[in-house]
Amino acid sequence: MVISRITVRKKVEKPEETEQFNHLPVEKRDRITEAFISEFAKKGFRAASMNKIVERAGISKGSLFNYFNSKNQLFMYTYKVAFKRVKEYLREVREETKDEEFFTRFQKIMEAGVRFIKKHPNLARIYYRILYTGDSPEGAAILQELHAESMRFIASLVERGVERGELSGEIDVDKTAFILESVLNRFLQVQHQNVLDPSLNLYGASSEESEKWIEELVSLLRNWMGESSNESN
Amino acid sequence: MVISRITVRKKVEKPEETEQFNHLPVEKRDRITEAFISEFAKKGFRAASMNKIVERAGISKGSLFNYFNSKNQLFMYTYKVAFKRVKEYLREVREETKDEEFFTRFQKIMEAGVRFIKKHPNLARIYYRILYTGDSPEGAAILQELHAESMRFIASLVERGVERGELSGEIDVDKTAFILESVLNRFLQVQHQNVLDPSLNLYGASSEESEKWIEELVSLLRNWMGESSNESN
DNA sequence: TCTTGAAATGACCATGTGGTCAATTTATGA
DNA sequence: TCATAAATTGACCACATGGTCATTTCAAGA
Repeated sequence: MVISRITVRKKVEKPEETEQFNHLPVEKRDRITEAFISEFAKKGFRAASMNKIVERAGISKGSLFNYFNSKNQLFMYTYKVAFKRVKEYLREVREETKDEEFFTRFQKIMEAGVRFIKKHPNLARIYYRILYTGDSPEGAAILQELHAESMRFIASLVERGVERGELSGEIDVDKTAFILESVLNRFLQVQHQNVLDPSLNLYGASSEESEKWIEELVSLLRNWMGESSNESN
Repeated sequence: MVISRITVRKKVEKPEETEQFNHLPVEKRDRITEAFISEFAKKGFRAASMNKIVERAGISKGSLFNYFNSKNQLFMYTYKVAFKRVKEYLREVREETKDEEFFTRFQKIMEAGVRFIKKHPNLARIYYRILYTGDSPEGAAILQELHAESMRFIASLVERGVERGELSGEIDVDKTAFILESVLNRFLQVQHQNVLDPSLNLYGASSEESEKWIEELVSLLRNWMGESSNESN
């Protein structure tokens, strides 16, 4: 494996906490975690401040550097936590809906996405910051991982739909997955901005309105991709 | 009009340069402009440094603060420049393609978008940073403006397609525009990340590959939205 | 209770920040 | 050439940063 530019200048830092962090009582660990997630969500990697993090966590700076070797490493750990949670959520909803009809499934995935964003606005924010700006140590590698994971997820749904005869066997899975992933991501990202600032009211911010949007978007996609495509074959 | 929180603390700063900036020779003004666009593109509003900007521009910090009253105001000016250029580009391509068939038009818009990104990577980067993170003074207002402008643009194309009989008259313009805008934005944003770092190679970074992707995406959308939809009516 | 190792602290370091302004330099017109 | 207004400078200010480490505090075990 080719050593990255980072390692040329500095020993590789794994996105891992020190064992001292794991020795902490759960309550304290959670309090510290909330503090750094919140700060990185709001400011992004570069503009976030270790001083602000320790203030909010109620610990000293020496302690924070005892638990994580550097700001760099702390952010990588934060990213890992955020991404792990996002993947778990997607995996759960995929599992829960695996026997449903493709478009019903897609609709439930969108709805689950909205719930995730409302439940974990800061994790979502970290995820979107990295996905859209690439601002992170190992940014390039992370972007590739995020895009690959996201496309694999949607492509697996499309393939399942084809298998079950709900989508045409002649469909271009890559492009179809790309379009669906675009819609899903765009919608969730916009809803996320609404959650951060309800005054934005992009495309209707209320729960009722977002549910209606989801239904209508899915209905339109069903109309385009579903029976009509089948009929024309 | 309700005074925003900003004005409670500080006089409203218009996103405008001082007259001293306009008095400068064009070459010097362009050099300074390049310096702050580059820094804001790379670092975002908060993490960008006025010290770095003046270093790159080859002027003193006092001068920069003579031309712009604050970092805040400089960024708002930068956003205005970027957004104005993006809108001009979109307006040009819309005008050039106004008599073409809807999907051909959409394809040309995607291609024009790729050209814009290659020609103005830093303007594109500023645009995407604000659009996806909201990190900007007056972030909420700007986000609403960007979303509204973007949706108006696509919706106007869809309406034109309906007028010309290229799209079904029963189409849901809002949702259709949303889906198309999602695909357009996602594709361009990914290509933009490829331009920033060709090693990413997301969905094929080369010109040939991105052209092929555009053709196939548009072909799929045509298949979904075009004749098939008409036939089913 | 005392010893010892582990955990925690926060002053310190070198460097950086946004913004100011007294002093200097430049350009223009008489 | 000289006077004057405009433009420019960069040291300075107060504050902030990431990271370090000598010192203090705490916890556990004998």
